[in-house]
Amino acid sequence: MENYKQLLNEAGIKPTIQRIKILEFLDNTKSHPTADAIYSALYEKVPTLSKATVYNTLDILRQKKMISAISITESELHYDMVKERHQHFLCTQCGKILDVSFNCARGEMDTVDGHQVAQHLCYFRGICRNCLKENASNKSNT
Amino acid sequence: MENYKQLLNEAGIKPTIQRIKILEFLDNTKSHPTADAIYSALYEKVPTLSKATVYNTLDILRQKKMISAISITESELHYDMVKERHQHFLCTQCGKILDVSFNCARGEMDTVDGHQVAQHLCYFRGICRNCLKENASNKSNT
DNA sequence: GCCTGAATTTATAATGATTACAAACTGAGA
DNA sequence: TCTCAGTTTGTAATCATTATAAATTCAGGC
Repeated sequence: MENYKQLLNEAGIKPTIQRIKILEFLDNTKSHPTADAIYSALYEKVPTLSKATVYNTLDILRQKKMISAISITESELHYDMVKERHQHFLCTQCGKILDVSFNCARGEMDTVDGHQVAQHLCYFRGICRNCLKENASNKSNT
Repeated sequence: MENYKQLLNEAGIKPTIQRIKILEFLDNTKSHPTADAIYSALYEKVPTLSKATVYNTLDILRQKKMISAISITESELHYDMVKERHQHFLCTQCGKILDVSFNCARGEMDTVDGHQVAQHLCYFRGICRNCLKENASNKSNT
């Protein structure tokens, strides 16, 4: 927890317990949770937590580029701790969002068609390898 | 209009006047309108149009892969006629969504990390060339 | 230790995009 | 003309997110 306190301090964000817990949670989960999922998960540990605080904190962390938002599902935002560069894959069967190691060949570009690029996102959709495996074994069983 | 009627027929969609108009509108606009923008634009021409019909039609057209949805703004979906392969750029200054000619080097891939890819989207954000130009000329004026 | 004020959190209300639903409408074929 | 399935419409409901204002916290000065 000290780690996250320090991280927040370094970013110039006052390290309240709510913010520390949210950052910690995001760092320790791979599921790319929504604001609501974060709220539900932390509510036990911080029973006074309010959803507004979750949204506020997520906004602040985003501004400081400590986390990023993923709009791959088209219905709500999912959040991800910013670490190594990677992209996201939405399995249209199980609904999971997975990290994929993929670097666009021109990912480091700073302009496209004369427009100045500040951010470049890649989203993939399809069937994840777990579902592929399950589908295959289910098929062979019938 | 005959064109669009035919297009819908070929896709197995009953070509009602509402569907024809929505498809026609999407084909003739470059602004990547939202459902609401489509509704507002067509309401004059088809005064009985309902927003529910717009959403229904957009869903059907998407299922048939005639149009695609863009979630780049994170707050609402924008729609685009499916034509040549291209990607989208959101100008964070003027808010416009622009087409960019960009092909990911591995854009034609069919798997990433073992996951079966059905769809691959790239989104860019930054300052568009028009805003860059305006910014430059404003700066030189002061 | 107490006071003060700014930042933060909280609960709640409001917003706005989208979806659900059921009634009204349409149009092809009997 | 009748019927029925598909379509459209208006409205209500849902749900993620944002706005707001009151309550809380807490650092710094007395």
